[in-house]
Amino acid sequence: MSSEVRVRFAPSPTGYLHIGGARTALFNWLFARHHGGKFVLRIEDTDTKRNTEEAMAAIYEGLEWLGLDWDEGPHVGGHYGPYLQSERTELYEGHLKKLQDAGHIFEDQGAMRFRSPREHVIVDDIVAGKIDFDLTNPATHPDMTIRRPDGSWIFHFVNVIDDLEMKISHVIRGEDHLSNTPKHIEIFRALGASPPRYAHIPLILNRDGSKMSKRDEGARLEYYTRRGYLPAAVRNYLCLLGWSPKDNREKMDVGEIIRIFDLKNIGRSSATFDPDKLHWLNGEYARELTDADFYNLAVARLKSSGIKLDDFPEQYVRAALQTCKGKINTFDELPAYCGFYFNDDFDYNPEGVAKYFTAENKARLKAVRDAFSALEKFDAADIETTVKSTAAKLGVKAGAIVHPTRLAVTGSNVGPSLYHLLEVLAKEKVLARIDRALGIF
RNA sequence: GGCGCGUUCGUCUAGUGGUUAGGACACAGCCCUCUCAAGGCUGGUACACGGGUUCGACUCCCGUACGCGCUGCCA
Repeated sequence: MSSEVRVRFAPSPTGYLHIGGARTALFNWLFARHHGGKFVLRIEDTDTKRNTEEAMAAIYEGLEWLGLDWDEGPHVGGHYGPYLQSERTELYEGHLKKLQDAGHIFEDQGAMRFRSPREHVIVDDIVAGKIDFDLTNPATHPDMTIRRPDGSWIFHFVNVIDDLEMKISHVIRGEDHLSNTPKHIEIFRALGASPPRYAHIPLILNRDGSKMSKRDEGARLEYYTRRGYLPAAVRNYLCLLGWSPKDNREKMDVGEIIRIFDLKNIGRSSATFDPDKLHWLNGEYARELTDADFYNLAVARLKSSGIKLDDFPEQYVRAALQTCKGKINTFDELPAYCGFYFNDDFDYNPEGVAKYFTAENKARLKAVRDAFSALEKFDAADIETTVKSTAAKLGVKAGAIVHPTRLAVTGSNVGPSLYHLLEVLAKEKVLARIDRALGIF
């Protein structure tokens, strides 16, 4: 085991990257980076009909988005390529020949099958521990098919051949493969090779305890990219699913995770994906964004939601977005949160109307409107002073002015700091919006 | 059915024979406060069940239940 650490992520191109697959890739990547080894990407596209450029692109984009760079694989090459199984047929044929010559293969209705040695195989798994599999009974462990009559290859065989040829030192994969592992080991041995070390990581489940499948909305990584999640947050969250630093830390820098990552700290039981916790963690990261990063991400998000930011001066947009920083957890919340900056013709929240557009508030709204109109400088500090003095004059708390004003100017009960938001909107627009509101109650 | 794996708050987890079973998310309340967040404080909820072993079990052993995986010419 003194040789180089080489791990791989070997997805099949199904059109998207599964969140569980992403975590498997992440653990492999962390392990490689921790040990200064190599992270190999191999595409298992033996099912050529289903395999498309777009499907592979989803894998590449997903890994890149998460920041999981591969040292060997598609686009980057490497000494053990090609890295698409569809291009490795000769290799497979060569090994099949070796097995045939050694008498391990028999034909069954055109298919090639591997004859099990019928022994106990002990899998010494880094995560799962030592497990003794009894393969002596053909009734329960039939000889596996490795090649179909049409010449296409079965996963178990090509997976093993590739791991062997690519000199993979550690196979880190989902626990759904644990029961397949003894069969894989049989092939390694039949080829006179020693198998890699194995580490089977627990599966990710849904809220209801079922296995996360493609049908589930949050099962695809793409779901989170679309919803305005931050890759660092998703990556951090995925680390916490099944792995723990053991010291109560949750939000952790990726460099720190690489430093302390250890397969031995991976748990044995499956984990349920918790969207709430991811949402929280994303907020933690969002609040730490630099102003520039926040601005760029926010602009992209608003534009994709159809808001025509180009119609507004950049300084206005910048100031508007600055009032939203730290207030949202994911960027898909932003259009609803700050849309009022870019649309004069918004609706008023019905509950807010019932609560705040009352007769007595109308007088207050008028009063503060007049006070605003007399203001020469319309900045947050002056606005705050004005609101408070108006409230004092009327003998009410500031809230009695603030709430109706916010609703009148933004249409919502929640939003950025009122004083700052009014400053950004500027006096003219604020007065016009208050007038508009005054007209409806 | 067979084989394998698992089971600590609703969720993610810490815990390796003696702890008031800790943290985080979520939830509730309070504080702060121009709303909402953020932040601070407080609160409730967990060792699947039954037997052992032991002076003593969440921790070790056996069984049961439940869940998941594999059992394909899917990966």
